[in-house]
Amino acid sequence: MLQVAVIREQTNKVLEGLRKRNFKDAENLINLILKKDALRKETQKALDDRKAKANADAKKIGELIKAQKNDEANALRASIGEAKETTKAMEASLNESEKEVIDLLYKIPNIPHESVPAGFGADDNLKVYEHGLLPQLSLDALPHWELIKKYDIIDFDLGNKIAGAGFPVYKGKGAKLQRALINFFLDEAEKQNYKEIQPPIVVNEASGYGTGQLPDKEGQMYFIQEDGLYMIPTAEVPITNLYRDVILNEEDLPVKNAGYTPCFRREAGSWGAHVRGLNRLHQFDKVEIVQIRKPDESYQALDEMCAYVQSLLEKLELPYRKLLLCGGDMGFNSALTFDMEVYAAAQQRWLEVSSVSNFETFQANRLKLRYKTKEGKIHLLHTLNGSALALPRIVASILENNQTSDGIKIPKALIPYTKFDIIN
RNA sequence: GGAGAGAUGCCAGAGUGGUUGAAUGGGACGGUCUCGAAAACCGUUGUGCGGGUAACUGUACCGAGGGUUCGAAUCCCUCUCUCUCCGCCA
Repeated sequence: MLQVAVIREQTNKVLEGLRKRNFKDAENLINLILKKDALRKETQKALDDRKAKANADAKKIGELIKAQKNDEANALRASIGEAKETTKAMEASLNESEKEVIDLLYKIPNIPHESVPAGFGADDNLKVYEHGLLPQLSLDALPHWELIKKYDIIDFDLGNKIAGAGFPVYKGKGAKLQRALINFFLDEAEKQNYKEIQPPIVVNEASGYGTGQLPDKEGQMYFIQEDGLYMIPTAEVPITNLYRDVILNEEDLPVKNAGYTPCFRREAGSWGAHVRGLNRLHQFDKVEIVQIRKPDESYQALDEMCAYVQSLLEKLELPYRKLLLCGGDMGFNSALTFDMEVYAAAQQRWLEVSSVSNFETFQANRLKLRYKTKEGKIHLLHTLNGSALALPRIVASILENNQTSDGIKIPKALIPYTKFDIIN
């Protein structure tokens, strides 16, 4: 959520940013917010004045009663009666104004960083880096959804039987590979001074609002009606919400957390072509890294996080490319996002395995996540997060890229974790 | 699931209707003292939204939301959470 003050003081910059996102009707919405907020201020000023008088009167009545001047006290008391109704009405209208402003603010996406290219969709994203040679497979190479059957390591039919489509069952070496990847990613994160966090995989409504899943994106999350809990779509949600309503001391920064969780996504409406096998699931595993930074350090942190994610892909010997997302393809909350895509050689497709973003103050403003400087000043912080990494598509490319006539070779870096070097 | 108790500032903990944003203690920070430290003593120790260049100032906030009252941390209602005991149980 943007700050009203930013919209008020940098209106043109905000409008320009929204244009880059191809955000429709920005001007009207922004003007409406400014108008509603001006009304809010005006109402508050009038209400505060009124309350100041009421407080003074109440004090006076107390003093009069103490001084045994009951007649005067009663006279004053009688004069107040009608004013209360008006005050109550003003309070209601203030509440309404505040709510209207917030509801409008929820509709405005984050302002893109100046380096974000204009564009409408995935085709306009900018490839900023590519690493590794694309494997040349033999003609009889199989896509991963065939390989998992051939070696009996992941079973979609069984998942379908006990849960539904998009909930695979990992078996034998398939299960061990999952566990190996999770441990590998967590160990690597620890080497980079990320603190390991194991959060709940359900969150309450306030947390959904904190990181921006709510309102509007509730359709993407599984919801447990009985208890009002949402199953997390990513560890970003619980780990970032740890810092909701928190004022950190400057010396506590930076915060670097990493956590493994399963992630749950309803993916309503996005089912169709190109989602075979592991390409898109309702439940998948992911290690997420989250950083909380002072504003002047956040872009340096974003670079560090990208470099770290890239180092993981290099250790896994997967060819990848790094994309700078264009305004039209960026997430609602993000100011700047890099996607990492690995190449799945049998499908001959690039698969997104990581998305690394700087949200600047957009989440922090909702979360009320701030820090106090040594001088005692309070400022919003910047939040960042990235996948490091999401498992299924990594598994898909390992399976496809490393298939040989003898079986599937495990990347060297993973063997200490899998304790086998081939799936056959 | 049943019964009871509770929720106050960074922490502990007073406060049952009237200048209480909140006693007291601890912690932290600053100062005096000291070669330095400890001890002792003195001081500081909110957040949001307004107004003001600023000093400062108005208002709200004692789990959340309502209500009673001229006036609520204090009384009433609803909700949430925590603790204790019992039951169940990985």
